[in-house]
Amino acid sequence: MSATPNAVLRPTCDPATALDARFRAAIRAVTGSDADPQIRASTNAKFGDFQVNAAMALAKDRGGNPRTLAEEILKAADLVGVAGKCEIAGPGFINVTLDTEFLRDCLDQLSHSPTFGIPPAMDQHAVVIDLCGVNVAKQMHVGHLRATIIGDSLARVFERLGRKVWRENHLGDWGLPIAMTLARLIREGADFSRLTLDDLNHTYRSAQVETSTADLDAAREFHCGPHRVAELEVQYQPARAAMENAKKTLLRLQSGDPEVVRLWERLIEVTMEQVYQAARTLNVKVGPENNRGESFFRDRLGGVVEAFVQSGLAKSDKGAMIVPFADRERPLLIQKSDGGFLYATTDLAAVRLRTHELNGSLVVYVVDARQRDHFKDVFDAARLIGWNKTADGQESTLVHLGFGAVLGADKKPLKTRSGENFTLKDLLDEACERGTAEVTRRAADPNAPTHGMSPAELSRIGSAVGIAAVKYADLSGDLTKDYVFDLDRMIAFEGDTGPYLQYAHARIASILAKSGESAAAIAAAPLMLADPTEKALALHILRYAQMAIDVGRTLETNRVGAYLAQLATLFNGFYQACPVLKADDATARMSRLRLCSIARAVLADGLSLYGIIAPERM
RNA sequence: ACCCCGGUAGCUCAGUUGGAUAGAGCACGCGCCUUCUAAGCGCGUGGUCGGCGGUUCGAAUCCGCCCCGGGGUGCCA
Repeated sequence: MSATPNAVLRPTCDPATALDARFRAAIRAVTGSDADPQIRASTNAKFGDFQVNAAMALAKDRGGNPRTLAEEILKAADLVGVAGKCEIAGPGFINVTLDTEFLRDCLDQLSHSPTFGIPPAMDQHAVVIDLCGVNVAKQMHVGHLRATIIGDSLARVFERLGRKVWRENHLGDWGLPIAMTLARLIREGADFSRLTLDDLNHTYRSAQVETSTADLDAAREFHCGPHRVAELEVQYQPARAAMENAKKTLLRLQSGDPEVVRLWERLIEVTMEQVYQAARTLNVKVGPENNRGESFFRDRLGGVVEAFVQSGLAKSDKGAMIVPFADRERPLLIQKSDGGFLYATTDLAAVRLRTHELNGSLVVYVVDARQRDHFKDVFDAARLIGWNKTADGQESTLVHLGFGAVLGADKKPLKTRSGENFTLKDLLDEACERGTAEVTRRAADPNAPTHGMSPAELSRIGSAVGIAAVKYADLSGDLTKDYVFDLDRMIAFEGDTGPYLQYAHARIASILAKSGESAAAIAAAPLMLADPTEKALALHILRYAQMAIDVGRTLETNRVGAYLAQLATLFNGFYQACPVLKADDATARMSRLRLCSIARAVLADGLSLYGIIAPERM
């Protein structure tokens, strides 16, 4: 495959693709330059279906009247079989109304495309997505919700775009904190076969507290009198002992002591069970096969430092090893003065694996926005040493997708470190319960499609609805911004929510089921698109591929939500205006059924990009 | 002190990378279920796009200076 460097991925059956080609040729004929025609969907139906915006900018560059230039471009454009009426408007817009026949052909093509018009990926390299990022022996909190569902959603988008995707769960499964927890459990004689995550979580925090010498360190830092320091030394004797013990345990773990390693593995097992459980509930593709945590890289850390030293990029400073940068004061610390490694060292080893070994030309880190500086440093260091290259030497793009915090009603972060009252599990349980309650309540209506379903079925649908509410609220906003977690708003099932989209989907599915027509018969029916609402729906459906491509380019998952909300709204408009099952004649009925079928497929596929399940009935 | 990210309707947020009259949802007011699911649809009220200046045919969007909020800044991750 020989993709030119500036080649642009274009949807195969989007009318905009054809218009782009035709107007690009026209512009070349008139001006001699290969300029972007700036094809845009019209903002208003009275301006036609599309507008060409290039004339204004071109006229500015060349000097001359933009309206005159627009006339020339339009005259030079070969629009046979593509556009009908075209008009020059305003300062130099070219308003284009699509040829109805052409619009039908485009939709027909899309309906037969397994990818909804998304062309095969030009880049054969992998996309690597760092997601979830749980810590061993710690409860998952709402921050992990974002890292998990955003990462999974992006992974799904890239899979839809035909890319090879690696979901990497970079577990915090190594180092002193884990050893501290392990040491304390061993000392307490804990029964490892019966450990729960709650046990681990408590032990983790107790271990943190019992080894803390914060007051003593502070006393030294602020140069308190020797008397005070000595006093604190005595007071912190137990803390020092506990820390000594933890360090010994760490050493045993690092040297591969079979007994300690076995217990450590048990710790991971207990921790990960919650992750897999949460993943199942969230409909997120994260499992054991995605685990590649800090411990995986432990044997590579020495090599990382060595590579930086040998290439002259690292130097010793105050006993530590640092990588300085030309444009800023702050260096990247890759080895502590005591010889230990840091998370930057692990991240550098991971970058190298992800580009060189996993062959990622795009590596996305879905991690809390507060770590922005950290990743800037790591990425710059990786570029300095040339680790931002795939196996075959193509440059890799390293991106930190820093998402905002999830806030409580008080606008303060929902934290669990000390609060312990808002775990991810609590959140998911509540969402599923609320969803099930809503679905069950509506099922009581004898006319409801869900009437008479078993509690298990209602619970399955209700959970899907509750989870959709939470996921849609998260993914449909600007990822970089903080947001207030308000389950009442998310699960309101009215307006711009996940359940609204599911409801639209269920209604379409219901029509199709009641029609009694076979899928094959529907797929073969000729499309009419006579009503304005049908045409508007068709035009929007045809933009699906471009939307997916744009999400791949910008990593802005909110574009999916905006697209789907618009799709659902347009469908509801069509549903309101056009009877399907009771259409005036058989041709119209079949045409509308086919439009329903296409809309349903696109809506379901779009929801799948969020990992949202679209029930047939609700 | 420096760096980063935000500031758009009463509330929660969009805004297709500089395009036509800044859009949704909630809330509020009115209308629509003997008719394919009313978790829906239509109409209405609601704006100094944080402020001031600049760039140009055209700015919420780009540039500069301020104001406010949040986050980060060498041996934790």
